[in-house]
Amino acid sequence: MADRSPNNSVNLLIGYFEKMLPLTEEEKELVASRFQPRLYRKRQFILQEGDVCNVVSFVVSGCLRLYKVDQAGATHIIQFAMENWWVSDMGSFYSRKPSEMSIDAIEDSTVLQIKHDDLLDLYTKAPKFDRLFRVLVERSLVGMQERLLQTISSDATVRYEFFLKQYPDLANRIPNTYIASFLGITPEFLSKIRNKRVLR
Amino acid sequence: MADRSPNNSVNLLIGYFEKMLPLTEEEKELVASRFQPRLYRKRQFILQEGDVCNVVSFVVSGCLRLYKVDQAGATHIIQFAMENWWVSDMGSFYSRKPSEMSIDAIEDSTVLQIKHDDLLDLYTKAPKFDRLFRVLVERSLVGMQERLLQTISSDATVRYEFFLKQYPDLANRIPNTYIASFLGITPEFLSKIRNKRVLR
DNA sequence: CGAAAATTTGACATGACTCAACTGGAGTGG
DNA sequence: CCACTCCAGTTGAGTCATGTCAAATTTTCG
Repeated sequence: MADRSPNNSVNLLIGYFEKMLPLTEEEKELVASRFQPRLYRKRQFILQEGDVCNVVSFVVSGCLRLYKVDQAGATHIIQFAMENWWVSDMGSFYSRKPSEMSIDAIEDSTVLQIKHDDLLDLYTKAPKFDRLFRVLVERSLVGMQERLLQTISSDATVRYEFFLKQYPDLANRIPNTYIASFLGITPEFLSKIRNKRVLR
Repeated sequence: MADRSPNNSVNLLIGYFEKMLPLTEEEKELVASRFQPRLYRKRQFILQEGDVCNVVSFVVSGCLRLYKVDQAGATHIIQFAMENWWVSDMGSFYSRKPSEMSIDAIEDSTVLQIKHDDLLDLYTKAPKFDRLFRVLVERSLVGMQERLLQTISSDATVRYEFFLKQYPDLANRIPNTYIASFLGITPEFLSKIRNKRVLR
């Protein structure tokens, strides 16, 4: 099993990159020098609403969520970020404007973070990362399109089944409230869907 | 006004790129040699379900839609692509697998297209395009996140108002059926929303 | 002008939300 | 180990949002 301790986590990230494109020694050193490991305890914030999002986080272990709290106080989860996922508020990160979203840890989590200026610097020093991140963002976009399609075309029952298929383990790790908030339904309604489900 | 005739449309694209990053003469020539102008008449297909998506299209004039037809025969519009927008089924384009989506022209449209292999070649010959497309895809992803958030957090009336604000002109150019299919509601229900709206 | 498509309208059915009450663990402190 | 609290989850009644279907009306376009 991969060593997910903070000390060796950068090697994990380097291995992750190299599954896409091999890196030179210099590029590996750049990654090692720019990405900082950090531990977040359950319920700690990586980003709070109103702050400018200044880092991009790569999840080594644990799970984060990116979400927005609306005027009525309801939270809407835009993304779960588990092992080997990336998370940030990209809008705030690049515009340098205060974020309307928050990111916090659902479980104790280890992440590797890169600051805004360091990432721009990384892009300039090693254009290979332009390509790596282009590909990563393209994949995210494809996933996001699929989720949007689901959301506008299927009812909540179908969306829930799809969620279980797509994140089989996550369903046991997080409260159902979060799943409801990810699917865009109330916890009560999700409970009713689950209830009907076991009858079959 | 910009010259949107097919013959000069490549200059439009080059200008578009240069608003983000200046290009060298060689890079301009690469763009001019790889992108082909093409006219689509209203209702013509750029991509049909079951085909592999082999091109990325930049819309010079007109409007395209990217959509999926579900098992029940209902169409769900994932994206409208107007002047200066990009469209393709990125999933199919990179995986080389048959697409489950379609792209067609809502109006007579002029586009600039680049083929799969030419785009990969462009990335390799001029890494600046890795960066350009990284930034473009990042912007798309931010927009997509916002739309997803809207969809899971707001009711159809709010979503429609938001649509009108975001695409003020489009609402007069396309049938309401398309707008409904973009918002994830039935045309009948959209009609009722519009009806209530004029009363105020 | 005439046919086909888009839009509207109404009656009814279903999906999904609200609110409040209840249930059942998982800590926590004595 | 027990009593307590707290929070997630469940359940039910009533309500609102949205879908379905069919018919009428308007618009578009050949």
